Amino acid sequence: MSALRRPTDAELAILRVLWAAGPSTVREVAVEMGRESAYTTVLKLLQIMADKGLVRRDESARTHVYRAARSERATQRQLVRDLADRAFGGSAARLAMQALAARKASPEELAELRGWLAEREGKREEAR
Amino acid sequence: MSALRRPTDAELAILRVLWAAGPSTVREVAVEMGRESAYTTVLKLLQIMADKGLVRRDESARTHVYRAARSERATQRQLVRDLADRAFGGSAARLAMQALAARKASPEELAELRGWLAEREGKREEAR
DNA sequence: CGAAATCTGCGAAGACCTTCGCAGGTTCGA
DNA sequence: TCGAACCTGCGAAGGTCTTCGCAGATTTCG
Repeated sequence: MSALRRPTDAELAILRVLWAAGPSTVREVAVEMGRESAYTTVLKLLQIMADKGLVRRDESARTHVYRAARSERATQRQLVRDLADRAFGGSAARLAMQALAARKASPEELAELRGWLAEREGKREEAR
Repeated sequence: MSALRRPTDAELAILRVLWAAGPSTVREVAVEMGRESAYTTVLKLLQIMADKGLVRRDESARTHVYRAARSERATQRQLVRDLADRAFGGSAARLAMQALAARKASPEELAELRGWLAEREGKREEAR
């Protein structure tokens, strides 16, 4: 039973693997992460993450299978909200603008963003 | 001389004060942060931050004066880039969209964002 | 069968992070 | 003047994070 904290760097790296590959064994995750960290390191992390509730463990088979407890989407939101609070006075919009300024976005992404804003605009019109 | 790391939570809290108030003494920062942390805690943090290069220290007077070494803007960019890499596959645009989805933006902010995108569009036209 | 491979849990080391008390020196004010 | 107030540096405690070796149990395979 632990408070809601944001995942640490190492935890996030593991979550990324789980989101991409789906439920996985320790070995699968370890292999996917390359030879950067030893098998037991990944195991330990996953055990800790299970305690924290970041991942669920299926122990029905001898070789346990882990899966992310929260979706990538939800975790991203949490992280974004957290960063907005810590460094942008709580303003997600300012965070968004800094994000776009900080790194070039592809034309596709910009188009998607415009579409998103346009839709948003539409909803505001509707709401009148 | 230490590598470029992102500021920790406590460090960021102090940087926020320095950005808002400008160069300040330890006491000024401590007061501004309320009674949450003891004077010596703030002092220690500032000393560590000076070592790390996060703040500059003016020791000409007996009571030292600290100021942020990097602008709020630059730090925000760094943090955003870091988060994009760790949780958004490096895509700042996806981070931006999650940010807007994660927390309601004020109409003003949305307008500003649209303006920003429009300007961006203009530049792309120009570049042809 | 029996050695090799594989798995989990345990414990510990080392690197931060954050907190703060205390000591020793300087400045201020009654 | 001289005690109170204030300043900095020191060091240490307690927490988290990340790493990994080792032990013991189970499975695999030649």
